[in-house]
Amino acid sequence: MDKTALQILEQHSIRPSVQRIEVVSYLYHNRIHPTADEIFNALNGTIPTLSKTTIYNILKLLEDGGVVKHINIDEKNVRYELIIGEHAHFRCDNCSRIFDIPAPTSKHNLPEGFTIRESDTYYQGICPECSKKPIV
Amino acid sequence: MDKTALQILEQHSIRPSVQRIEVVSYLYHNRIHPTADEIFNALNGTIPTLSKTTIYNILKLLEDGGVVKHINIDEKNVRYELIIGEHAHFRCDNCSRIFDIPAPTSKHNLPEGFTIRESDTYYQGICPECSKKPIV
DNA sequence: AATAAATTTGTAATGAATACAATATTATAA
DNA sequence: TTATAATATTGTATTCATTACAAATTTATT
Ligand SMILES: [Mn+2]
Ligand SMILES: [Mn+2]
Ligand SMILES: [Zn+2]
Ligand SMILES: [Zn+2]
Repeated sequence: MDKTALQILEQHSIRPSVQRIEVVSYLYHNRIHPTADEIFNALNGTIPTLSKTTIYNILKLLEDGGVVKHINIDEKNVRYELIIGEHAHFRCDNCSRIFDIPAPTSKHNLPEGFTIRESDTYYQGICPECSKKPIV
Repeated sequence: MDKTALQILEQHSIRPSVQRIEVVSYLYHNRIHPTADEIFNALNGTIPTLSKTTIYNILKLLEDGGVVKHINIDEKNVRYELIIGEHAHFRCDNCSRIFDIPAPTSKHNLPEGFTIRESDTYYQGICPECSKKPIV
């Protein structure tokens, strides 16, 4: 049982359960911005009775509770991560992995009247590993 | 028939057709970042035989040809726009409209080895109109 | 222990996007 | 022009991520 995951849930007043702890623990230890399906497949081994609906339920609960954030960089699936300090995302055109990148230092040129709640920066290009390999 | 739309297609060496001209024309005159479905519904009146598959086919063709760009700010549907000068996007939490916003002046803090092909900035918050109205 | 509340689970439904084959249109050759 | 090939559109079926919903299970309260 993951003490850190339990603490994260308690800090956000979300009642812990085996499934919730496992989801948070997975996100804490796997900073790969997984899809709901990837989380399900990763946890289905340790929780054989797990349902995919539970994953969706928990992700919604965690998002409403301010524990996770979803990422729309991929048009196929929604991806998730634990909310940590501000940062941007880089998706590699070649290997499709999503990297955490330091946030740009930006001066936003917002017209009069717009109020920002959230600002997301998405990069696409080639990651360091794929730059070295010749693209097949 | 829209002369401008025809020119845009010709400039990108895409053979014109009634359907292609109408799609480009719609995007040119309606800067609302529509979904494939919205485009279909808008054009189905003037082209009664239109198929939704055609809209998807054309949007893919236009994107490959460098005429349009898709936007992932909305997790439900992919949205489209004509490629114009660089700018950011603002999605209103209240009315869900997507606004063009001047691009931020950013200094990107990319680690060694990453090569950017594209960079997108998405804002979320409240638009000027919705700021005035009381939220029901 | 009994009851109520919360959580998980399985199944069915939704809906955007894609696959694919048939039809229609346009271009090229004869 | 007519025949033939290439291209484009259309309709239908399929895929698959996500949601809806009700039954079953687990946990909390009396
Ligand atoms: Mn991240
Ligand atoms: Mn735009
Ligand atoms: Zn890569
Ligand atoms: Zn608004």
